[in-house]
Amino acid sequence: MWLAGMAVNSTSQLFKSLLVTSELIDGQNRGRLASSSLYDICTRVHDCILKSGMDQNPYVANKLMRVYIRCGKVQDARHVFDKLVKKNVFNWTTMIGGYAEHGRPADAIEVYNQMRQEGGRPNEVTYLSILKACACPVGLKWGKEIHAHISHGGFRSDVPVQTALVNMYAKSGSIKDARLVFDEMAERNVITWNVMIGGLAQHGFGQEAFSLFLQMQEEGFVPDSTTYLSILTATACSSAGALGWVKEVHRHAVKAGFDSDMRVCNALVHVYSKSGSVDDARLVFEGMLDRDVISWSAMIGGLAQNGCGHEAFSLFLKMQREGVIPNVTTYHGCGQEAFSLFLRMRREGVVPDAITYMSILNASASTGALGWVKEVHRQAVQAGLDSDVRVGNALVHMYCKTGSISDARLMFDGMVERDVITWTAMISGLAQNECGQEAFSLFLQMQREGFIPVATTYASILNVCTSTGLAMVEEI
DNA sequence: CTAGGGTTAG
Repeated sequence: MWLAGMAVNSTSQLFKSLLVTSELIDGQNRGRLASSSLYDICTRVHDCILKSGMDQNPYVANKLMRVYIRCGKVQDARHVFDKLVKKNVFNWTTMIGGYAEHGRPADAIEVYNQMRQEGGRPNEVTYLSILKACACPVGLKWGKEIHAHISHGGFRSDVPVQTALVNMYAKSGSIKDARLVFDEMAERNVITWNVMIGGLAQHGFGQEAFSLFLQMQEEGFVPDSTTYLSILTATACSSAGALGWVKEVHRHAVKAGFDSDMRVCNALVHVYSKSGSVDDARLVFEGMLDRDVISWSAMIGGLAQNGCGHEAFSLFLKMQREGVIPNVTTYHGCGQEAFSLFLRMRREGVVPDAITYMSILNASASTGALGWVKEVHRQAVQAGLDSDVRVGNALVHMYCKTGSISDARLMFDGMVERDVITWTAMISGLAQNECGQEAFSLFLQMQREGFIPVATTYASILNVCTSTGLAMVEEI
């Protein structure tokens, strides 16, 4: 702020402003200023740089580019970059890194290729940046080319570059190539192990990730919190038989003192729920000293998915009493909680137990589940999360499940964004509530609007057809 | 002087 009003007209002041600005963004002050005011400062400093002609100084230009990138203004950085007549390796690398940070592999590759055409020599940092940009499915074809450049360019024994290669292959879906590079490495560090373990975990190879977790320790490496966060992912732990090694990883984490690490505990809560042990999840959750919205959401979602609807809802209320504000994920978890609860009610029939159950959820036994749904809905609106398509879907589904088809339709009609799940939820809700005609016209409408029905959509609409005659079946 | 590999909920 003070910078914005400051007279910046001498070269030394210019440098000072630029450095202060970049420190503001890079250093510990980050976040204390709104990015809009940082951007404002940056453009003012930029103006002065242009007036003094310092924009052709590669060092100054690089600082300026960094600040723009940190403000999220990659296009402005690109403008500075393009105007720069003589670019050094820092400028090229910064530009590539900027695109990498903002998930723009095609632009990063364009700059990288331009660099090579103009005779620029990428160094290890350039490779780290371009590999980061290519660490996504669309980046694989480019990533392979860069792999060849790296092998020819003499970076075969550079641990960070090779680690970045492993990461690139893992993130772009080619886990086999990732493992190949990993196995070929003569030297590795903790990050290398974390990348490989995380890659296997993300691809659902939990058992393999776990054996690497043991192997790294045999080789003298000490797992850090990232190791635990990498291995304890839902995809790695939801397969049958995962619970055994998850508990083993948990024991290691406790022994190493990571049981006081909130993020590790969050991952444990989630993963225990996913591997079917809600009791272990609850134990971890209860033992936590600090909890954030992720902790609460993980626990609520875990309870919900394991048929502990009542507990999930009371935890949802408790979370808010403790001042933690639910986000989209929390509501999503609640939606699932409601589903499983109501599905369970249906399975069990209307037994007094279920009504008693609902009366705990809601003060009024007569409104039962619907009141509960409305309460969640009200809070979602209050939080401004009802416009989220996932929350909307959950609410449509919940209203249908509680038999309030009019509320479901109201929700459905009011949604600004719908996906195939929205349509299917509404159609099956109508179908199950004997509104076959309405379900069918919605089925036609969804296709007019360009949505392609999925198997569940057909299942719902075919159910309608069996009860209302065959005329519709022919149309389908 | 400047660029920098890995990170939990859905």
